[in-house]
Amino acid sequence: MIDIKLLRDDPERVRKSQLARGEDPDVVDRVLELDESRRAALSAFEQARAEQKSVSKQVGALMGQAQKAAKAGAPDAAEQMATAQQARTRAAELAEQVKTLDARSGELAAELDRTARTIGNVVIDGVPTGGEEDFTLLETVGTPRDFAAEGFAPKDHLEIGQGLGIIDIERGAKVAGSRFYYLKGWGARLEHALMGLAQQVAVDEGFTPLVVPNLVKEHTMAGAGFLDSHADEVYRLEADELYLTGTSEVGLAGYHLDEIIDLSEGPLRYAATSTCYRREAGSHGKDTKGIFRVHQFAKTEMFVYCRPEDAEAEHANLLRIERGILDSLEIPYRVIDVAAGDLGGPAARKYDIEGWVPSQDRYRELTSTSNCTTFQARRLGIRERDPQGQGTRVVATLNGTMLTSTRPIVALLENHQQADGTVVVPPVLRPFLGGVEVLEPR
RNA sequence: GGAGGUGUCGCAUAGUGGCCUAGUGCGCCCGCCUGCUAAGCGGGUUGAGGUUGAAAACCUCUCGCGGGUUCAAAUCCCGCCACCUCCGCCA
Repeated sequence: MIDIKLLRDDPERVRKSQLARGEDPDVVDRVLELDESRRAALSAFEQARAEQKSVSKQVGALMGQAQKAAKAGAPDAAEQMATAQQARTRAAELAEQVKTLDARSGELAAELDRTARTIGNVVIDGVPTGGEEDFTLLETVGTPRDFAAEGFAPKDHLEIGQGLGIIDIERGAKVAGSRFYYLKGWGARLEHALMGLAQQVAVDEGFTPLVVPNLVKEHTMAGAGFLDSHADEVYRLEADELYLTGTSEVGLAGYHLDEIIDLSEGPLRYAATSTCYRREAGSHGKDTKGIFRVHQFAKTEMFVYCRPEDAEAEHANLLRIERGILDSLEIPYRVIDVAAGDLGGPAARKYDIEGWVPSQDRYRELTSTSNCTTFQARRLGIRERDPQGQGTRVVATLNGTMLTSTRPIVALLENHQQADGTVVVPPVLRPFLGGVEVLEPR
């Protein structure tokens, strides 16, 4: 949710952001108009309400007096009662007005909210303008292997995985349909090892591990920003009005829902591993081979709550951690600054780390980290006591992928394959795999 | 799944239609007093929004959430949610 005050104070900045995203800048003016109407309607309601309350209070007093007078047989008792009745009639009229004015201001508030929600987060200066192809390449790390020089043609991950007997696509499809799979033996253990490594690094980096709900209410899902433009990516459980989360980011963002948190000791950093569910509705026919793009995978996610002024530093920290992991897995990768048009609604900036996939002869997204500034937290009602002055202010949130299961498995198998079909396990993973150094065909 | 109960300010509690502008205690913050500490005394202490250049001040909303009745709702009615107790079932 965009900050309506920012929109009032500096609409030009929001228009620019909309343009950078390739979205409609005029929505800013519609929001401003709605905001003005809403405030006018609210004022009218509040004024009428104040009067109603004061008249209503008089009614009580006048009725009391009139009754007392009647009891005492005062000569003006009837007159007093008439006055009280008059006030009561007036209060009833006002109550009617208040109801109408309240409804009007409520309608305008709802419409304002609906319209404002279509605006994405204001992108940070420096984020490249444009769509998917317009990213800025920040750095390339490592060198893809020259398989020709080594004298063999690299196989793709599926071929390798099937050779090792660790990936089973056919049975996945039989049981659950396309884009489902079984991991077996070392395959299953690879997933556990990757999540184990991720948890290890998370704890070493000072993140608090959390086990989170993977089914959440609509309010949480919407608050985290997953029902805006990508609503059809999400599995919904109709009978229970719950949503299956596509990332533990949802549970992590919801953790402090509607809370005032204490950031005086520094940012709150959490990490959670979960199974992630994605419909992949918009990607029919894309990446259909193997386990590169699937409906279900494991992921360990980092999540940070911090003060807005610390958000960029935290973002850099998340990127550093993600890079360290891929360094240790010895996968060549590059880091890109994702273009505004390719950002999700809540993100003000996003860095993707793309790992080298030999069979595709290109870099593909392995991990990602987003700075959502105050956008997500505003909608989720997550605030802190204002460090200077009174009241509260909205905090900033960031998230980053520590590791997922499937894509890193693809990258590991392909990058570390040998001519004889075996796969060398990078040293960092060996402790999580019972010390094994090479995966061999059975 | 069945039966019953509870939900009020950070915590505990009072409050069965108008004197609630939600009281009291604890905790916390500021000050006074005081060799030091404690006690005592005085004041402050939910959050959101609006009018305003800002502040001050004022107003509206906020007693789990959403509706309703009423001139008037923490209080009455309806629906929902969460938690607790017991029974049943179950990993």
